Amino acid sequence: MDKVKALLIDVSYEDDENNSVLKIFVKDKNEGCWVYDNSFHPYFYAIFYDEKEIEKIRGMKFGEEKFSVLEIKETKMTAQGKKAHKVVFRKVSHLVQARKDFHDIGIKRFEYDVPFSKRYLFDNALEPGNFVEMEIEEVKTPKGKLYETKKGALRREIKSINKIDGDFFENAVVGAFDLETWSGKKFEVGAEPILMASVVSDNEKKVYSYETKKVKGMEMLADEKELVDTVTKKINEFDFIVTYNGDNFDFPYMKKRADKLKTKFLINGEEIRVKRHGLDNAVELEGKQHIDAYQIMKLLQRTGSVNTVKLDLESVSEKVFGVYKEKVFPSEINDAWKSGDAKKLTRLVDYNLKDSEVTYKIAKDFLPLFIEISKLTSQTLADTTRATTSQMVEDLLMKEAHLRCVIAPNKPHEGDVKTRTENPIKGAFVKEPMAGLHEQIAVLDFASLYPSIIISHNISPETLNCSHAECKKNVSSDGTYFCTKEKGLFPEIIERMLKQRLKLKAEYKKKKKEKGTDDKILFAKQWALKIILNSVYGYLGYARARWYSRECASAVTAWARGYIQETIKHAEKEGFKVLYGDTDSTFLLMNKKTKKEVEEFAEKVNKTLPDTMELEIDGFYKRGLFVTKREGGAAKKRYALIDEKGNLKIVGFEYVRRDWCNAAKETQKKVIELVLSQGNPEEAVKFVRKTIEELKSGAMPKKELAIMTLLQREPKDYDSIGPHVAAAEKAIARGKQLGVGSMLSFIITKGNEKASISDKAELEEFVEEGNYDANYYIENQVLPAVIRIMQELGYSREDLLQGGKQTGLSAWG
DNA sequence: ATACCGTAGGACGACT
DNA sequence: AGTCGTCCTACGGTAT
Repeated sequence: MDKVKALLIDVSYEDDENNSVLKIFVKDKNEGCWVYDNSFHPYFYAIFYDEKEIEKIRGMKFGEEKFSVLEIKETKMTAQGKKAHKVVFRKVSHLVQARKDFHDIGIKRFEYDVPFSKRYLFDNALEPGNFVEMEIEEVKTPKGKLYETKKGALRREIKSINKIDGDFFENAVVGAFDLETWSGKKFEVGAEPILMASVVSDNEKKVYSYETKKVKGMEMLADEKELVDTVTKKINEFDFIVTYNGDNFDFPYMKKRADKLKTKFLINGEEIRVKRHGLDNAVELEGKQHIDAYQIMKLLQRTGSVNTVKLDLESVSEKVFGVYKEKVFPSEINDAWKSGDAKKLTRLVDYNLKDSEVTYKIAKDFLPLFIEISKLTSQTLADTTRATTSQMVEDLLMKEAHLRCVIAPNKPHEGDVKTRTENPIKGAFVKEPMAGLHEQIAVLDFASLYPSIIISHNISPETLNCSHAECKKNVSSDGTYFCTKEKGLFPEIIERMLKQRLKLKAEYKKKKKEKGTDDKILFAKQWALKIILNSVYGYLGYARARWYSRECASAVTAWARGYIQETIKHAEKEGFKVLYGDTDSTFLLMNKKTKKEVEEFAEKVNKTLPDTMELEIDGFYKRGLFVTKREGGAAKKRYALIDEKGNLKIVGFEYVRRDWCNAAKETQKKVIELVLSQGNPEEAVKFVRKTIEELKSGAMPKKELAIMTLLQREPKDYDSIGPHVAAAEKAIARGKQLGVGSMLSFIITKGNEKASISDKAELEEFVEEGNYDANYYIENQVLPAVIRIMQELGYSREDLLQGGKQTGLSAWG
């Protein structure tokens, strides 16, 4: 028997005649292989009345195959406080049939929908991305079915398995590929040939093509078939195959072309699997991890880690890596390849290569983060990169619950999901600000407010309204109370993660300070914890969550509202004026008070708070601006601050919104800057006038006028046809492919006086330079963006306009 | 996840 | 019949 240590990469199973056999793909230094675990079988949990019922089930035959359960075992696991039995099956398909039958007989079942391979990872607390230590035996399979290994026709079987902690990312080979294809009239996956492909990995960078002219950096192949075969061979050398939108494009495309060209597109000897994943696809590979970097970017955008308007590789390259990347459009690709023009082809080769390079770089930079999430949740990297944050929390909870012998609650029925969704939970408190310009502002906020409340008040579904009389003191303003004697699942996990994160952050900082090194792994570890910690509260209120708890989620926000309101009261008692507050932050007007006094105030508050909660000082600002709403009262969630160094912080205003044109946004920013840093409204007025003049002259470039809006549904599904929908409809009529999720960039063009804004909206690409409605951009973009700011300083609309007496506005443009 | 802001469209009645 | 202002709804996007 061999002892083996190797990197855990994938987990799957295969069916033989009698059994579903679990297998994992591991890799030691050079070689990867499948190893099988015969001891692990599919199962779910059930609660039985008595032994008689169990005997009855043991004797029962299920399904068309007339199979019986493999065994029913007692466990230490509990569900709803009751001891559960494990009901074990030979095959996954048996489990699927039997879980229906169990339900029909009225037996309570649990965790019956946990996929077999996921089950294996949870039960053994294995962590993909970490090493595993195994005892392995090489055997000939009884049926004579042989499994090729390096040593011969033997199958490797696991006798024991454990994870080993460490950072082993270096042991995996990462490589990216990208295809350029011929664009036909109508797009259909695989309909047209692949013209070019690039492959970028740790070891090499290649661009392949055929038939066209050979240019520098291009490797010439005989034909498309050889291209497909070459790429197939190359990417089979990788452990992590990275694409950009390979779930929906590159992989399905390769498969289709391989079929057409009568060749094979196999990864590890197996066909790729295209699985439905919500609304789009996920491509799964055997024994390798397909990392779709586009999914990574989507997740980073959701968690607010990156903020780009579009998620195409050009925007990502520029916004995330600070490197300009040229876009080559489909028609140019066709042209370059067909013409064989050396200049055009060189540009295409470069484009194709950069696509793979950026894709590869996304993986290199962000995979450490996902590997850490993978370890925390015991999921494969491929699944982690496609998971929502709620799924991550749920996976973490299932893993941790299992270690505590707790069975997960079942997923809610659709009916419950509906009632949950229809009854939203009261959220945070936002204090109405004082409009106007303010000096010397201190901003305080609670560190990790929701997680710290969950820990402090021991908020968890099992600790809710416990039977102890003394716990009734730990009561929320909702009237719900939580046990103070036994720590709940949620607080326990969160507390551990919060402490761990602080430790990691300190370690990271120390290393940076002392050695000057930027330890990416340490950073990724704390980042992974941050993402999950920030998602726990959302999970409690997520309608599809197994551990959904309206009471818990509601208690968290109730306490949060209480704490911020108490802080505001406290500050006022100490002689501060409270300018504003939102959820966990409080803005104080210092008014002659010193920074030290603010610090002392924070200290005082902290003495009144539970140990795990902390009010921190976010910063001091020289000036701040809040504005009046159109309908009166001061606007919440919109303000601008400037610190002592002159750094501007603009929140909520048009400047930070994508659905306003650049001309308006930049003018607004300039106005804010002039007002806040120099207290110079006259200069601001001049600047506004300058922009207006430029608009009137007709010389404003169209890229300054484009308005970005996401098409959130199919055009026909809109009740109200706004400008972006109108622009989309016109573009579709011209043959442009648009649908849900398309980012639209449109311009309000010149038109007759009666036309509505929608009538004049056209996608940017169909608009000539200079064709814009100056009146619209002045009246509906620039002026609204600056007017409410200037109003706070006593300026009117007329003051902003040259001369102040404008007659026929429609004369413009 | 909830809280919040602001635009454009569209219905409606008053007025010309 | 056309125009104008008011009120409401639909919609997108942001803060935390």
